[in-house]
Amino acid sequence: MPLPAQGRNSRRPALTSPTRRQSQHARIRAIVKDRILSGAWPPGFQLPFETDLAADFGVSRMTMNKVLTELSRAGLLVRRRKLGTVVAAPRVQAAVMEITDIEAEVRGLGLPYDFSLLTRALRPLTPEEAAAARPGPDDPADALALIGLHWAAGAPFCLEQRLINPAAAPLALTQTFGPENPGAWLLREVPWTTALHRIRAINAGADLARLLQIAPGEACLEIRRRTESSGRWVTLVHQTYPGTQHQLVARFSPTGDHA
Amino acid sequence: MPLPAQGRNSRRPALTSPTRRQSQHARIRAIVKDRILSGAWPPGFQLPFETDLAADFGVSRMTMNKVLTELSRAGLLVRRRKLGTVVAAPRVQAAVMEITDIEAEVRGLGLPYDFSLLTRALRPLTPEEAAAARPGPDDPADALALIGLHWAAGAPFCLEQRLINPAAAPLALTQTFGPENPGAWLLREVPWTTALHRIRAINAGADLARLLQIAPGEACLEIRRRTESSGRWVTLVHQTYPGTQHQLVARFSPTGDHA
DNA sequence: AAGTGGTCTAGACCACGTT
DNA sequence: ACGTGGTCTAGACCACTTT
Repeated sequence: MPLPAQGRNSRRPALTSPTRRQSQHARIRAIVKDRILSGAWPPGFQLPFETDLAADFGVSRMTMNKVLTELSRAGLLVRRRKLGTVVAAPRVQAAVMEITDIEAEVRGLGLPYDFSLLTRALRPLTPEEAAAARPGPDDPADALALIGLHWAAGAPFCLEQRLINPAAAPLALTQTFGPENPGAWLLREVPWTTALHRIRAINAGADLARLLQIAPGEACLEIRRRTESSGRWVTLVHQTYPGTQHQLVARFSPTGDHA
Repeated sequence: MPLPAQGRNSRRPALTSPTRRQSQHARIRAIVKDRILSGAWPPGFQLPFETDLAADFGVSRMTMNKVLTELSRAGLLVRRRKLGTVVAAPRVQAAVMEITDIEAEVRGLGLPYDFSLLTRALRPLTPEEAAAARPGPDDPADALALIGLHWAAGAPFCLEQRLINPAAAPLALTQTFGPENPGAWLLREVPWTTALHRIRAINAGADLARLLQIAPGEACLEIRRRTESSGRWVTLVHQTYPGTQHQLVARFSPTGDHA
């Protein structure tokens, strides 16, 4: 006997406070999203079945399906029939600007890759660095400062100066950053980050030219990136690519181009 | 009397050919999307109401709503209660890299803007240009070639070398490109484009240094962009920004960050 | 006041992929 | 074969916005 429609709120009493402004799927989506972004549900985590989740949240399966479908479209979840729903592995920088995984970039060129760490220190942020990192009140004053070189086929490929927030990645303090470069390690350790890039052309100074084995004054591409996760700054990177060799490639479409 | 569910295909007989692989909303979404991207439904066009569209396509309102909601999320449509659904004005380069509208960029800095056209010609593509443009078989051999300068507060801001496909924008041949720069004009004329960017650092040569009023050898940021719409190449641009002054800003998040 | 999109549901069938 | 997500519907109430 199909009840003749008693309205969407039949089982949910009106909330006392007027906080109730968002829809069910918006509320549930925010909850699930937060569990993923916060790491409570790490990549690979298997979610309860759609039916169970719907029951847990007290909504119909259609509503729950809407949430999961949207998060799947957004790339946070991977859904496969019979297998169920799992948290996705973070895409490398939305596949739109592949400057995060330099090792993959170099190997994609068919070249052998290496990374060497030049310096490593735990030190306070300079005022300039603090202005760029914008640390929160409970972030420590000291940061792990690394300088390293990415190599491609024995030639310097990219100079990297990096600061890491120990509060965001405590294990970084005991990490050697040997064969695995800091960027790749961080991507595993703190997935689901947001990044702000600033890209400039600069003339190589004496020090930079020596490190990159190029002539002083040669044009270099400099990328500064601030990365945060759940509002907390994770890392601050300066990457400098020598000369005219390197180019960034980015594709954009107005649609988001899912199909 | 609510019929006890007769299945989704009750009114649609199975197609004879096994072409039927996609869902209803996927099929309808593709149709609507194509009407927008092809220009049949230009920006500002008012769509029929959700109910009518559902009837037209022979689906329930929920299914039609799903399509329209998705396209609205993707930024192709704008929906407002009571007003209806209209085709959105194309966002400036997905708001992710604001290098399309240089005028807006300059004015955003609080500076007066000007554009001056240096040369203009209708000529065949060079082999290099053709390789970059990848013209189709029915594209004309000749392209409109423009060179111009963007000015900010009386100083050169960006050198622009542009090729325009007359087949994609016929009105370009009679356009003066006076106060309005070619990029802004094209965005109006051919909305909904896809662009591939390549970004490099180069040392300014003698000619470039003279035009941009900088010292020879100074590092410049060069952006090459190929734009296409519905598979056809629309324009090919080289933009060169002088020195260390200019920086590109781009924000990325793995989620798409709709909220 | 009226009209349009926004949301929600219960139930049903379908299809894919593992078993 | 079975289980899970994928899709679809008819009907209903809600809420925003313009008239």
